[in-house]
Order: sequence, then C-alpha cells, then structure tokens
Amino acid sequence: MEEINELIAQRIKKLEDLRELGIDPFGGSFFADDHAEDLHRKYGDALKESLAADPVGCSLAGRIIAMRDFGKAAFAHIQDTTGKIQVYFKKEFLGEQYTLLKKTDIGDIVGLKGNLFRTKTNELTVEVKEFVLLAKSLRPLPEKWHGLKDIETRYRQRYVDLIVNPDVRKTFIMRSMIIKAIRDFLEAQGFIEVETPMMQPIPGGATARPFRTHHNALDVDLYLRIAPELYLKRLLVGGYERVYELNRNFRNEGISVKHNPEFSMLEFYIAYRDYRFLMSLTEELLSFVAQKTLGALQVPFEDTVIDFTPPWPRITMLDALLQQGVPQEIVTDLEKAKVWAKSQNIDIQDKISLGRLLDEIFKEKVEPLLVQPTFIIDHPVELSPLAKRKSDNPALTERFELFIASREIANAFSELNDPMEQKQRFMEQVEAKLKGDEEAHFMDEDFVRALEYGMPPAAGEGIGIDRLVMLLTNSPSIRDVILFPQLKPEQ
RNA sequence: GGGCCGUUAGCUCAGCUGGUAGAGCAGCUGACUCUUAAUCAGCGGGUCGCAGGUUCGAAUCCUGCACGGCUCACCA
Repeated sequence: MEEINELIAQRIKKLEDLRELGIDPFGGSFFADDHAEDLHRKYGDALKESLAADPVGCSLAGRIIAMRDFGKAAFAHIQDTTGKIQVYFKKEFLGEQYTLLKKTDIGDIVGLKGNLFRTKTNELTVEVKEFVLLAKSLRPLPEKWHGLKDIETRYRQRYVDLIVNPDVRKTFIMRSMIIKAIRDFLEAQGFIEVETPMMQPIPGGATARPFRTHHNALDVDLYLRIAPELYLKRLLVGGYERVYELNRNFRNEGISVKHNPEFSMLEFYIAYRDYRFLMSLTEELLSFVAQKTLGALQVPFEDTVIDFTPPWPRITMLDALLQQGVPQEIVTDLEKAKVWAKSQNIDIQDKISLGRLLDEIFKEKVEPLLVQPTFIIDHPVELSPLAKRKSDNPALTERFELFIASREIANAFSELNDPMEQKQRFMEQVEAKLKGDEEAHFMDEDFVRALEYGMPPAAGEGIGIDRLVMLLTNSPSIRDVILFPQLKPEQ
C-alpha cells in the first residue's frame, strides 16, 4: 500500500510548501452556511442584473472536482453533499490568497466565501472573496470524463466511487429513504422496533449455514444469527403484539449478485392476525414505500416495469405448478415426481423429499415467470418447519412468498404456536441434520419452553431489504446497494 | 467448487502473425482575467497482476497462482 508515485510526491511537495508559508493543509473548522443545490434552487432563476445590483453572499465547503486556470483567474467546480456549483477565483480580488490557489489541486477540500453572479454563459457562479484549504488531497482522482469504472476498485475503495459517481451517492440516499419509509409505515401501524441477539447460542429461524465464533470469558461457541425469528416470537409470548427488527443477518454461504454474507432483513410479527392479513399489509407497505421514495407505483427495472399497484395475484404453490404443465399425478407421488423431474432435466439429489422436489420444480418452472408482484401461498409443511398448518389440509401451511422480478422478496406465515407440534418439527429437523442436512434447523428447547407459556396466534414476515433496494433503484447486483460488499482481502 | 472472460501510466483504454510500450484525460513548466471535456507550446510518468516455462528475443505463446467479473452448482 506504500506506493509513492510521481503524482503523490508532487502533492506532498505542495503540502510542504504550504506549511512553509504558515498555512495548515488540514485546516481548522469552517462552518459553511450554504450548499450547492440550495443555491441553485434559490437563485437558479435570479437575473444577472439583480444579482449584480443586490449582491448575495454565501459560504460553501466542499471538494474541488474540476479546475480551469487562466493565469490571473480560474474557474473551478466545488462538490458538496448536495451537488456541485461553479466558483470563480480572480487574482484582483484575492491578492495574496491567489498564491494558495496555485498550490491547490483537484480533490482538495476547501471552504470559501463570496458573492453569487452569472457568467457570460449565464451559469450561476460564486465569485470567491476568501478561501481556506481544509484538507489537502494527496491522491489524484480518477479521470473527469470516464470516471471510475473498474468494478473491483469501486467496491474496494467505495469512498472514491462515491466522490466521482453521483449515481452511486444517489443509490445509497435512496436506500436510506426506503428504510426510513419502512420504519415510518410500521411505526404508524403501532409496531415497536426491537433489537435481539446477533450472537446466538443456537442459530434458528431459517434454513442456512451460520458463522461460528467464540466468547472467551464464557467459553462458549456462539453463532452469528441467520434470522431473528425465534427471539421475536419470544417477545410475542412476552406480550408485545407488534414488533419488528430491521438489521443484519449473516449466512455462511456463497456470494453472488443476489447474496452477500451479511445482509439486511426486516422481520415483523403481529399477534392475533394471520398470513392473509399480512398479504394485504405487504401490499400496503411496499406500495407506500415505492410511492414515498420514487413518487410512483410503476418502477422501471431492467428491461421491464414493475407495477406495485395492489392487489397482487395470490396463487397456491400447487396451482402455480399445475399451470406450468406439471402433471397433477406427481404432486402427491415422490417416485413419479422424481421421474418427471429427471425427464425435465432438473437436477435432483436421490434422497430428496417430495416437498423439496416440488420446490426445485417450482424454482425451475414457475419462478422465472413471476415478474410482477405475485404471492405464492400454501407451501408443503416440510418446507416450513415454523409455520402453522392449514386447518383444511394439514400437509400444507399458511404461508406465502412474495416474488417480484423473479426474486423472492418476502416470506411470511401464520406462526406455529403449538409447543408440542413445534417440538415434533424440531425433532424432524434434528433427524435431517443427523442424516447430513447441514441446513436443517437446530433444536431450540428454550423456544419450545416459551411456546409452552402460550404464544398468541400471530403472523410474521421477513423482507430482504437489499433485494428490495435493488428493485427500487434498478440495481443489477446486491453489491450496488451495499456500501462495502464482502470481497477477498487485497494481496 | 466447475466453465468462460479480464488484469498494460493516477484514471479510461489501444497494443495485429512474438522484435525493447502508446493515446486521451490527469500531472509538471510556460502563456492566457468569462471557462465549463477551456485553449496553445513543451516535458515527465510503466515490475505490462505475480511466479515459472518456451524462445536469440515475451505485454503478446504455454503452465501455475492471485484478484475481479459473468455463469453453473451450492444457497430462500
């Protein structure tokens, strides 16, 4: 990392020159009153003559991102958190300070005061009366025209990506707005936000491989949570009726455009309601978020437009399969299903259960077609060890998954609150684990004990925040919506 | 983990069948008081991802490795 090239050496030289002149290259505080976009908004329409007759003073702080030098005058663009504005340095007005300009580089952070005026080309510009260097930049920025394109550098040095790519800054502002809109919606519905352990002795609530760590003082192994579910349901036992948690989960699995080892998940639980209620609530929530952050229910994504206008179709998993030409006879017959799957070139393991096999077929035949928001409901019980059975068909559960743009965005169900059955389902998972299923759930005795005190009937849902942000910002990769995505270390 | 592709100046990229490495921007010096990819003149800047191999000679061909991208597998 100790690369000293000519460009950096030149900047260090300028820094030393400044120190000799008694100027601190990492100057003190500078409280600017204005931001670039505010000035454009307030004075974008102001006439040249009125700005000249009635001077408007302003102060700005930001980074120099372009410079056009004329010897005794210079134009530059200053970028702050809101945007950029042109500034004009003139020797005649700056006197001594003009020498400082000669030691200033693109990338330096400066504070300045001056008056607004319009140039010959009518661009709103600040005529600088005084300026200070707030931070000398020792590294050259990427080129002004092509910017920074190298994907690896963009992720590893996100700070540079953010400096030079305004769209990236915008994406993460959108992310913040989306999360705020979700919180606003849930708070308005009477939910409280809670924080449950990220380090758990028993990782539960999802089908996934956990990260393991160790606490020295207690001398116990702990797992980074794969989901907060079992803790949130303990809170329902405790008497809260509406809780949510919006925070990180960790899964020790592959990395792809849709997977990062740590990712953000919203989970919320509501007592005395069921999964049908949650479908309507989900329609309200996501259309609220789209409207609030994009101002529309139609959202461009890749080569299509996603329409969030409710209601969204609700199709049972089995109907969805049948509609895509899966023969009726195989949905209840494992052996026939295996034969059919093979005839369709679907790769399956030999020991697979019927439920999982149907899930595989679903992923292959149905998922790619679910572009507009669609609820897939009533999954087989073996896929859903924490969900309540349907009263009229105990092989199925009161569950839904929401698909948008062929991705799973939400997963929800009426919660199983029968402690005996929950214990039985855990036992089945433990058996599967013993047989080598690394993702089967762990037995959680304390969770069963909690249920034994009585958990009200309830519905719960998880929404993948990163994938939602991808949808709403039209981002092709999860790495485009996570500020510092996981990469292998350099060197 | 498999397959395919990529890695050349600070950045964006050329570099053909192997013959000692190029452009634009950025930088430096000089000129220039309304430019906005400013302009004009001149100059500097490279472990061609790393390590081997083939060859008289490798950025270029071969092998291995590293990192990244896409994709398949895995994975809600």
